Amino acid sequence: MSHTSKATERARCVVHVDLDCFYVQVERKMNPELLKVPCAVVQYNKFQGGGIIALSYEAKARGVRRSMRGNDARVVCPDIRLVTVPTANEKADLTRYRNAGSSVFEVCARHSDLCERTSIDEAYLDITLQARTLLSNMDEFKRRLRLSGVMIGTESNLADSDEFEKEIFWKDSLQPENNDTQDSLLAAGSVIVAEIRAAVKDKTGYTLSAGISHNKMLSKLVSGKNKPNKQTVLSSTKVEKLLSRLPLRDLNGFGGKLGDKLIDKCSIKYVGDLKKYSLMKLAKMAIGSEIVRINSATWMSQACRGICTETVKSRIAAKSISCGKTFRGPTRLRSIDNVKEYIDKLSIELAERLQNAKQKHRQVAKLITVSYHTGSKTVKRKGQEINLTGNISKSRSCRCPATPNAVNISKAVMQVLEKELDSECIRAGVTCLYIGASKLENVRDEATGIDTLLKKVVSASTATSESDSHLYIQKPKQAAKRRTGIEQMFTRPLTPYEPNKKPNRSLQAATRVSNDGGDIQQKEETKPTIHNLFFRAKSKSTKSNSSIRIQNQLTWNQVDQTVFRELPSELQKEVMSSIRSEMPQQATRRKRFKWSQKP
DNA sequence: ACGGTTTAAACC
DNA sequence: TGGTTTAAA
Ligand SMILES: Nc1ccn([C@H]2C[C@H](O)[C@@H](COP(=O)(O)OP(=O)(O)OP(=O)(O)O)O2)c(=O)n1
Ligand SMILES: [Mg+2]
Repeated sequence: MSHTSKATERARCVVHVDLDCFYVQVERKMNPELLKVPCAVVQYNKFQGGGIIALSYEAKARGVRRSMRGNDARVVCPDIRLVTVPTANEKADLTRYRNAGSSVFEVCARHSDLCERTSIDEAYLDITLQARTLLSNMDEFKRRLRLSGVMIGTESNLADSDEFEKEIFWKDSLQPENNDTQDSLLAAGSVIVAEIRAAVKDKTGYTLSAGISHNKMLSKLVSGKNKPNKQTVLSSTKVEKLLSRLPLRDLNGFGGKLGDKLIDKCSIKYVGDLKKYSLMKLAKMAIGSEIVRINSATWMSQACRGICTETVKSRIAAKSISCGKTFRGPTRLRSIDNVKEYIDKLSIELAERLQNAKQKHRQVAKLITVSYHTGSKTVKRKGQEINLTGNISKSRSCRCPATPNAVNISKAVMQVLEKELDSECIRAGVTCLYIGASKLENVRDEATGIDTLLKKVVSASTATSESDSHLYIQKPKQAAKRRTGIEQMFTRPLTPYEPNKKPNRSLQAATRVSNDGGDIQQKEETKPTIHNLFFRAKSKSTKSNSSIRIQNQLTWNQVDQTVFRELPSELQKEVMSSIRSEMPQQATRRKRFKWSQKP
């Protein structure tokens, strides 16, 4: 890497992964009869065959679409198989799909430095360091390139795409031999992504598609271009041309009212057209002339040039948990008792999912929110009448009970609801009910938490003190020897890369001024690492007298393997990164961490 | 009466 | 802040 430009050195490899017809795949795994035949997942099949929320590619080819009624799908595709979403507490229950998604992203997280789940079936990965590392060893790169089946500098894996995509996304854009190009990073990334996809298929049975580029926006833009079960790379050299003919609505964030307004008020057709507006103009449009939301002119200004600086975070667990149900027409709820009946049901589901969040992610909710729609017609205030026909939505929140079981949640919710609901609800009826838990905080919990699980670790390091005296915080050594397997995963290549490092205070202030809200301010929530949790607890009993010395440093042999294996991969990484001195021995943990290679 | 259930974030 | 709206899967 001696002739590289600054831009090339800084380039990231960011991946967007998206499961193919996801709910359908989940159902097919449970019932292989459904493989290779047109099928769809519906919820509530009582009315017109239910509403389709996911469909197989066979069904899509026959003209079936999402949001169609099951009965309508049968008109265009008489042999379609319809599977109904499970029901619990008199509502659709998506648990099986959530869990299936989690299993996939657990695998992704194990195989990438950063994995940020953004929906039930999508995530971003940052594999910059892994790609750099692979690129630093050409023999290794070539070997894995062959195994992965990724084609470089040809169009053969674009058999299904049209001319436009061929030209834009591939052609001769990847030339790994030329190190002074961002394309080589993407070439290496493509190999790694192929390996990750193979690992996901191997461990879960699911196929996914992926987009590989230098930022979130671009990888997301192309992840679906060759679905299903294909990955697509977008070279920086193709971005300008691509955006110049990309319909504005097709870019993430412009698919709604914002896009519509830009299109008909500013006669903008393509993303690239936005470039003709100065940042100042965009700001004025955003604020002054009714172009609502996304105040961030900066964001638009950068997006239309293919720039997106938002980093990939490390998070698989959801930040909030909610559930709800709609009650149409005659079924709308018309009494407090009727509302309570369903709040009770929703509370059962919410309580279960909160329990799960606590066990799996150490998350505890601080806030409960209840919201509802009402068909209220007359709202008069100061002589003005508002909203004659439309549904009004309201929401109220309250503190989450310390023991968030179904009974307590329901109690808390009804308490805030009773205050205001009754007159309105009887008059017009409640057409939707939702409850949710948010402000999920990470906590340590004796009964279910990590402390108990890591018992062996605690006892082992409590027993030692003298024998561990050689353990200090150290800068990771520049590896003189070649690292393999798990070691390689944690090796930091030469060019520093810390995308989520938070700037110090003064720098932060400066950034805020110039940044203008376009990219996300992450107030990192002082996330307690396993390391911190453990040693914070220790330091209360054992007063530390040295600030640089790490007491009771973990070593691999002190970690209970059976416990470790059950930890979410995020936590596995925390444990691993707190282990400096001793790396695991060959056989066992190699299995969990190594690059998945086709057998 | 008929696209429902969910998550995340910006906005005020 | 809490409450509302937008955008997305
Ligand atoms: N309006 C929507 C969109 C999606 N989903 C659910 C069902 C999908 O299976 C899953 C993932 O959404 P995608 O948009 O990724 O669609 P699919 O995964 O089904 O198909 P694709 O192969 O296009 O990704 O989320 C939903 O319930 N309601
Ligand atoms: Mg999908």
